[in-house]
Amino acid sequence: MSTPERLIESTRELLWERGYVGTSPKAIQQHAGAGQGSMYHHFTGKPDLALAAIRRTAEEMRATAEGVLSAPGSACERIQTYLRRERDVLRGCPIGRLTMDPDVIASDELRAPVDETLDWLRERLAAIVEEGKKQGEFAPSLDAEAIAATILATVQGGYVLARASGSPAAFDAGVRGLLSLLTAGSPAT
Amino acid sequence: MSTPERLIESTRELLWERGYVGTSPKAIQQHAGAGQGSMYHHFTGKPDLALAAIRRTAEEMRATAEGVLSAPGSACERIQTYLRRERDVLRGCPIGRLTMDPDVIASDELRAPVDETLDWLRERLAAIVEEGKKQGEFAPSLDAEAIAATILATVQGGYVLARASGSPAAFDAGVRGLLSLLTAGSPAT
DNA sequence: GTCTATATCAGGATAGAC
DNA sequence: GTCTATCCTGATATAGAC
Repeated sequence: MSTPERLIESTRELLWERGYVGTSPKAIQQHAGAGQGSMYHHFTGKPDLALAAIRRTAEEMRATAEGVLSAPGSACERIQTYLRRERDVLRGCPIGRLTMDPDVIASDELRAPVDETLDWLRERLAAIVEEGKKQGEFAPSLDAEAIAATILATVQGGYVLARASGSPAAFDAGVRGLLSLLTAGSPAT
Repeated sequence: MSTPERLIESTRELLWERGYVGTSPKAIQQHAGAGQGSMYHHFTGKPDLALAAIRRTAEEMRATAEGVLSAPGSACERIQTYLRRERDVLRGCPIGRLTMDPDVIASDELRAPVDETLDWLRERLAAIVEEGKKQGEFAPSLDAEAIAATILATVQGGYVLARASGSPAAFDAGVRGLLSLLTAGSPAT
């Protein structure tokens, strides 16, 4: 792997684990096996490198989600697959965790990929819920946009509960509860 | 206010805004208007002070929640009040945000108050859902523990979505979606 | 109890040699 | 492109005077 490549991948790892504030250029260099000068040759500084890393993580997350959400199956099934897909629960969401980083939120440039990714996911989920309503899987009275926000929030909040308790159980419980609510109201299962 | 008191309150503010990793002793001292020596006289160091601050925030959050959840009204009404209570959405949850702090998660002592608070909230909500089931407000098939996790996760995740977009709208949408699901399945409204 | 001095290491970056 | 030297500030304390 090229040096810039290793720097980006290392930054992605460290941002996931320690956040933006908790990630130093020195730590990135050591993790990437690159020298000081090397890093500043390829990137203008920490924000520049972080931006590249965040963008790539955002793209990857989008691709993964799209893979699950565009699979064959009913709307309800796809949402279930999305919610139950394998996750590294205790590590948290590499995109969602950035919203707790003051420096990321303070920078429009760094926040943009985070915002866009979560926003895209919300719209994608809303479209699927809408589709489910048309197919009679969900009650017509449901507000697809609101349900999409609930689904995404349950996932993001599930990470919080899991990390607090040091166990993925709370994440799973939250998902289970949501799915029971989603399928209980179904006119037809 | 006494100096230790000002130090604790300042630490609470800064932890909420910048997290543990992003909060330095110097910043705390300046915010509190206290000198270096003063801080180290009253506390052994940053972790000690942070522990005091986190414990107090946890207690406060618990008291606030208990105030809402033990108010008169049906189970469903109390959950609604809890979800819709006024919040500083864009600031996020002062307890939940700590779960994204690597140093907090790495320390059993610092994580304990966070874990206990969220756990207590989950049990408290579960008891109310259970109560609602007995009163016929919720379907008997619901798993109270799971629903409680879903409720709490929706709130915690709502903060994430709101901060990402820079607007409380997503938080409100998530809550709205959850409430529509919770009340849709009710045998009796 | 509070202040000032001092210490050490890390954060974040620039400059110039190779 | 990469390395080393150097810079300045901040993070996190300890020591001892007042």
